[in-house]
Amino acid sequence: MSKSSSDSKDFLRTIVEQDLKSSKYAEVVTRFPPEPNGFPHIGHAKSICINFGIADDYAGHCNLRMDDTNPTTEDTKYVEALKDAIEWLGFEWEGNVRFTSDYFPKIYDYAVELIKMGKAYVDSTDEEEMRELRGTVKEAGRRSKYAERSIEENLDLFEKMKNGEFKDGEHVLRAKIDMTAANMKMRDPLLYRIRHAHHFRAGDAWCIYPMYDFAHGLSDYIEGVSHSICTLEFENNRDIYNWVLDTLGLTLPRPYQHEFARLGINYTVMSKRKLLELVDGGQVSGWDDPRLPTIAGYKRRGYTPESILSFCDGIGIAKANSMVDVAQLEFSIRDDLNTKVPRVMCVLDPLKVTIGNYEGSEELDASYYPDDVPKEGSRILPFSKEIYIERDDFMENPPKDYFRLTPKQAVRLKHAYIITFKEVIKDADGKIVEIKAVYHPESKSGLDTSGIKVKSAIQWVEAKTAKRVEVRLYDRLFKEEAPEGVEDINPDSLKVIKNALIEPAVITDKPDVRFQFERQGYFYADPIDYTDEKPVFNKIVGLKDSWNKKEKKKAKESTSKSQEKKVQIDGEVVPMSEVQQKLYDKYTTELGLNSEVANTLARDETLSNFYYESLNLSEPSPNPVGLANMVSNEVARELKEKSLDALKFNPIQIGALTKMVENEIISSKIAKQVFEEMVKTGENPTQIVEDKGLVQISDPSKIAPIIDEVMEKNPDNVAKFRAGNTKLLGFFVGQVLKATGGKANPKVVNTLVNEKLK
RNA sequence: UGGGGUAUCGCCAAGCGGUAAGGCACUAGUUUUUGGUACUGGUAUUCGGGGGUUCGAAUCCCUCUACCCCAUCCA
Repeated sequence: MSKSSSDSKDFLRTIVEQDLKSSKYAEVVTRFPPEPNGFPHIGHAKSICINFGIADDYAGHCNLRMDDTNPTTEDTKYVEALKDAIEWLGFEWEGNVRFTSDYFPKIYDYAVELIKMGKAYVDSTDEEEMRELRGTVKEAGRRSKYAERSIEENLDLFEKMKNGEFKDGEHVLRAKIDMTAANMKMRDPLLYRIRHAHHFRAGDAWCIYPMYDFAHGLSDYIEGVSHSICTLEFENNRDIYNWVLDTLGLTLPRPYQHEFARLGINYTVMSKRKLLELVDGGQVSGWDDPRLPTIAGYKRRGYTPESILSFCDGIGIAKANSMVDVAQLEFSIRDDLNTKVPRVMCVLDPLKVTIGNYEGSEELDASYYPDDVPKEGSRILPFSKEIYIERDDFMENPPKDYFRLTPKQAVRLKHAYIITFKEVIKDADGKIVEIKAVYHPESKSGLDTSGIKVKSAIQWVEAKTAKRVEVRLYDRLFKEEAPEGVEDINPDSLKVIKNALIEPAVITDKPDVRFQFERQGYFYADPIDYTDEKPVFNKIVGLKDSWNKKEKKKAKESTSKSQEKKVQIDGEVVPMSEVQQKLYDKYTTELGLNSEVANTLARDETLSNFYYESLNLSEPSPNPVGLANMVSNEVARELKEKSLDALKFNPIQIGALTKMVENEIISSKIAKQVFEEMVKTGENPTQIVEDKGLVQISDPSKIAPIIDEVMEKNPDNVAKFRAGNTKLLGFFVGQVLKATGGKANPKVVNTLVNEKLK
């Protein structure tokens, strides 16, 4: 499926692959879990592609689940829109559509279980007080007095909540976690709230509803989901996700949550709120307005599902917040349609041309597809002395790189004859109303013997047979790259042309619903407003237009962008405490450490203790500088993740490791390898070196032949190096090291390679 | 008492100590009865900044900076 030529995988697929390989899960199960409270947009499409795509790639399956835990915002019409979107994109969900509301009984039972474990309580403080007690990001919160309620009381209250004995907001069920947690989400999060509201599916069966954080993980678990993929803003929620499952003792195979960056596209908005604003405010015609980034909008505009899929495939998946250029989307649809749709001729802004020397009429046979599109099909093109061409395709005083019709320049009528200008006719205001021209009979398309060279072939329609059509030209909805709201709307995002002229075959033969109007762009017969009497076409996307681009560039040539470099400001460093300063001084003066290493060590008590022990207990004692480097780099890394007593190696072993490097028994590269082994097993470095035979090779006579071999295998790079590409030195050293399993002394290799390549 | 993320070309994005992938955009040329397509080239001495470790750093360590997310009884 994934046709991307590189073997690089996104980070999610990497995780899935590892989990499958380690048999963490027998099968990958994902889910697409929207809340049915709005129309899906292209951001959802990305999520759909990820969840269904991963399931497909690894022979698993993907569920569609409506996360319907909030009865006041959700509706079944959104459920239908969501289902439509997925089907349109060509994916199939496993089994029936799932609903979180189907799991309400189970989720309720889990809540009761938590209460029985003393891990949840009914809180009766009002909203305002609760907010106050929660604290702020910089201050710890305090627990409500109701947290002291007995299990029995909680059980009783919770049941009464369920039975509808309380009003909205009177009580909530909360998890008992930690009101002082640095992660705000963990300060006794709400599990259930009372809501006497009609649920679009569950009806009035419930008056308490579980919160997202409680319902989501459990629903995933109930469905046997393995990888719960969501967007970045839920990173903080991952702790609760895990807390719920862990606390309830729900073990593997249980789902784990992974987050990716949501999609942003420039010149549009993606948030439900802003989209709703546009629809409600009448800025657009509805959820399916072709200018909207909704799936319904793209569908109405004429985008193909394939193009959306290839777009999603092209943008990749990562964790960096990003804003994709619309040009990327436009490329996807052009690229898709180019090989698919028939080319026809349509004139948007007609200018009459009368061909003085042509009499009668004829029918030309014209292929729908250019030579480079391997498709068959043609239509009849009527021709006579009266035709229309695009107003843009004639210029009285053209710039010198203008290729179209001018008083001095002939032009070909696509699929027909070459014409030459005779006369221009203007009205009282000086506006051109007609061109008089002559044609060259021997220049007929395909049978041209005229020998006339023209620079371009333009589209045209025959006056009597052309059909009048409405064409809707869409441009970006916003004029700002990162629009805030309605104030940034592009006033010219929709241009309606009522009287465009199109060749008759398009209307009578209907060879397709999507067309390329030659030299203009891709268009789509509007699925709703189109009738045979009044055909309507939507512009999907324009063709790339290097002429137009050139003109525009000329127009704003002096718009010089001041490419200012970002100036980095160095912030203030926290000053050292007295003890740290003393340590620092000792390190730099007595032991001769450089300031950076001394700084790292002095500021970290655990690290400096480790260093101290290693320096004093190791026998024979290693060079303090080398040891400090080892500790402040390698050991520091391990200590970032683990606590001191979780480390498998001890200071004395590190001393021994350093000593080996000092004595040149092993290279520093090998030392890293040995260190890694020590991290895993806690074995002595000398033992590891002995077991694996890692003693370094420094004998030039042993290394030289390997270098020769490498040079022989890479003649290109040898040449490049000799031509001055000195950074290839690293390449050669790397290759030699690889050949020796890393054992060659890199210093020796370096000098040898340098000599040989000179 | 703050915490969690992120930073590689104009825009996406690979890369996980040994030659800075790829796509879009841009650009030059070839082909062309679409100023389209296709094809061939050109586009990062450098990876947010500064230090350090190393023979060798986008990758390891320290530090600074910028941006995003979190204090809904929303999801």
